[in-house]
Amino acid sequence: MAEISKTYNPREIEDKWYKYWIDNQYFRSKPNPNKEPYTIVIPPPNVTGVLHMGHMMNNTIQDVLTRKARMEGKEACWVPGTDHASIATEAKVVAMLKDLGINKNDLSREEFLKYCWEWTDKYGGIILQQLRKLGASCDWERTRFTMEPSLYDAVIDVFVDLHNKGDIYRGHRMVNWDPQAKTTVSDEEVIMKDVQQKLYYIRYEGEEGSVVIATTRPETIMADAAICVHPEDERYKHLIGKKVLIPLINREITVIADEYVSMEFGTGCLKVTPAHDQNDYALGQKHGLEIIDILTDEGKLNEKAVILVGEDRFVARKKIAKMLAESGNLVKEEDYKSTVGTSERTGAIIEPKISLQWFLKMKRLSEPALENVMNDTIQLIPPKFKNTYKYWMENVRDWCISRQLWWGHRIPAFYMPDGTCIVAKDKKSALKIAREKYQLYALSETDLTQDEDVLDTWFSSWLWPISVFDGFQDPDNEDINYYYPTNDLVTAPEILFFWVARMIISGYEYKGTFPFKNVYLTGIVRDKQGRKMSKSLGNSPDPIELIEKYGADGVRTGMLFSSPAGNDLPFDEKLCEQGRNFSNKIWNAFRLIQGWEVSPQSAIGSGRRSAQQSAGNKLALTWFRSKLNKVIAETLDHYSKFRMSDALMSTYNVIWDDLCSQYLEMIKPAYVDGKSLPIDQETYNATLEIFDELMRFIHPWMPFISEEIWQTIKTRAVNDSICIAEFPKGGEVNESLLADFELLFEIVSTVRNTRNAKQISPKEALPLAIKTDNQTRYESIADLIKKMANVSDIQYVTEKTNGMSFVIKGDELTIDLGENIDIEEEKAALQKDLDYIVGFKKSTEAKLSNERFVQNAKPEILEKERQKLIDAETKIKALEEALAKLG
RNA sequence: GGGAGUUUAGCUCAGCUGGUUCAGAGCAUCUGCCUUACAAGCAGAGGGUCACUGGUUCGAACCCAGUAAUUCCCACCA
Repeated sequence: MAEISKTYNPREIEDKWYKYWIDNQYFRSKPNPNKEPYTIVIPPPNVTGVLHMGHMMNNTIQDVLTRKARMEGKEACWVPGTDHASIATEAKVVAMLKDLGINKNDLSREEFLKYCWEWTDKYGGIILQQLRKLGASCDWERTRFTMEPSLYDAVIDVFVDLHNKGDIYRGHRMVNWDPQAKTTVSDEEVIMKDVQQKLYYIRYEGEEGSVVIATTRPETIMADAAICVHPEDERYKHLIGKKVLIPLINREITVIADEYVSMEFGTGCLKVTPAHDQNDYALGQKHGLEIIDILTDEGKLNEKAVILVGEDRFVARKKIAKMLAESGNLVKEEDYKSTVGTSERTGAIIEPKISLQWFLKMKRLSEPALENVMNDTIQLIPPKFKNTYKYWMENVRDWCISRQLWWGHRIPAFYMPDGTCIVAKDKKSALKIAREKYQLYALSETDLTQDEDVLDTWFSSWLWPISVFDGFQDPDNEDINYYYPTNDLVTAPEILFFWVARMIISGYEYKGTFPFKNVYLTGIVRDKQGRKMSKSLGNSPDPIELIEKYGADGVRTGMLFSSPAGNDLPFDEKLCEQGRNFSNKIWNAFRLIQGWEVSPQSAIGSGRRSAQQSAGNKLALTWFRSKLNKVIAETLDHYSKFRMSDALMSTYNVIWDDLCSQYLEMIKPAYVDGKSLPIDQETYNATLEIFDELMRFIHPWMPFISEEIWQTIKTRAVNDSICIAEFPKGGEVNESLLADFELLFEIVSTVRNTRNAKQISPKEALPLAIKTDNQTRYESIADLIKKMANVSDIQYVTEKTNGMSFVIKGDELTIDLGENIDIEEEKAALQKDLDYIVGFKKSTEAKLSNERFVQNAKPEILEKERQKLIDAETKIKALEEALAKLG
């Protein structure tokens, strides 16, 4: 046996085993009718992204689930891939070009896309490489990308299909316009910020009387289409239907009435500016008002503003205020706190802007998606998310699927010279339609222009569980039939609506069934101050550095020690340290076993006497077997309920506490004359078997160290791996033996405690006397008591002997401390015990003498209480005797 | 403004049908140990009015109502 390092050294082995796994294709999956499929599709990270702590947690969970399923004999398939992430990637490319002095607007679409692809080729897949460091057991040959041809075509086909079904339409909508980036941004990329603003009170004169309105945006008065008051508002009833003049430009507008207006706020009069406010737009629609857009794409006033043309919106605001003051229309200014939307990318204040967009009708599509989550066909874990899901799905609005970007799936809509729109998968098909449907045979491809916009990123990722198996392009292929529906999805709750719900929708629409059975929602990884980890805050550790420092296994376990589903994880490097320490513990436990000299089992003719397995070793072995089986059952239960941290913790505890602290100490050969005695072959073999099983048990969490040790335990078949070894199933549990050992541990810890309190060295063996009616019970564990507690001798007595006494389970145990005895102290300790148990007995008696308790409580509870009383009485008797003996 | 969740040890969380062997775990802290696998360790210990107030019940961390703190989601009254 070669010298093994005293500490576990992950760096040396991780790359080695990962390569071994890949070379042997353990993660490769193909449809196998003889096996049950287990499938996970990865939430595709941004193609140009780098691994952050959220990915680490998320993907570790996926890997644990996948590895366990694989070991359970399922056909495990974890499909990796990346998302083109149109806005994020385009923003990065634009920024990169800017650094090179290139303006996106100076480029043609084709030129720009070329840069995007270059960028994707350069950075794409870094994140997938990083996942390998983590040990992710993805089937890398199945890696997909949302912009690759097959997936691109799927998106286009789905668009055309939904359009043909009448679910996709074009319509006006107020979008979030970023005047700096000159693009629309989605709602989720708008960050609301509290700002201190001014509320301007402005008087609009009219022949029948004037009104005063309150606004934070005086620069938009030139876009006003009406003044609105509440129909019941006595102050203004007489003005309804009358005209007033917009100050400065003297354009006439009408006073209208709508219940939307609150009488309490401001003056009770609202200026209606349909082009520049979401609610005003809705009001305008309702009342048929004119839409006057006075802003340019840069956020400057245009000709329609009549005055201050060319001024920036915020400059204009100040100037208008001043002009209004001069004209006498400004009644007053007030400080006012409100919120404004800002662009996540540029920080610019978002301008609501009317534009023509593509929409997907959601009502019909979302019905099965709502129903099947509510009836648990698809389970959300934790289930508390059902509430928010329900609310969202019941109030679902049509999905605006167009984006004013270039990087993405270009909308397959083609316009004829007269502006008529034809939706078709490509220009050729569009032309065919133009010719056949519109009889425009003279038309050629060059007469058709394609829509400039691309589709929302989610419009491709919502197809992911189907498209990764080519379920659109080849709907009846072997993969989709075998792997779909998938089993588990692991993702963040923030994208429950954007992504998860929509995948469920597309699943029912295109496959007629759910895309996955369980949705495990992770929390957010936060820093110690509770802040979300983000690049801009710089508070996120680099996962790869963590792996180098603590080992992949250490980081994996560290992240999952305490992160129940749906709960945020306040990350602390200490957790990784704990994970690393655990690796080390396992490593050293194995080193201990490796270091033992084994006595030959059969030494006939050798002249040497072979060591027999001692009764103590045999018993220890039987106990651990039972204990492990029990823990396996509990752990499997945790897994089945997706209590991942609990599953990890019970695995951690059985290794650290039951194996290392108890079992190994029990069977550890004695040390004589500076040399460890050999261990018997039988115990040695059985211990290696146990280790083998424990490595399989921990493998989903700690793939590297478990493989390393598993391979060292014995010579394995060529190309064998723990990855495909059997996950422990558990077995019989001998409860009475477990109870005996509980007694053993209690005695051992009592003796150790006493030693500690009396400052007696653990090396000094102490004699123990036991007064009991059940001597045989103690005899079976006597050897182990001696070894674990360093007891020199055990005597069974009928009268208390000299020494420190304790009552455990009604029996009296006395440790002979020789000179160290302090009668008063001992009496005090016994008295304390007695007081407690007497109080306990009293409360139990009170309960049992309560008629209503006896009548109402379940029989087993009643029985339990009666047993408690009997136990308490036994213990009291023993304690009293012990005390009496001391005088 | 609407909705949902959370509140248990210093920290992060369990506590699954209400039943004092149920007030727990891990980490942290403290005490004693370089004991012949591991100081990245060993043996121990301390620490909680289960947010607060009421109610239901023989019995409440658990069920109900209210209050407070806090988080998230949705909407965003000019």
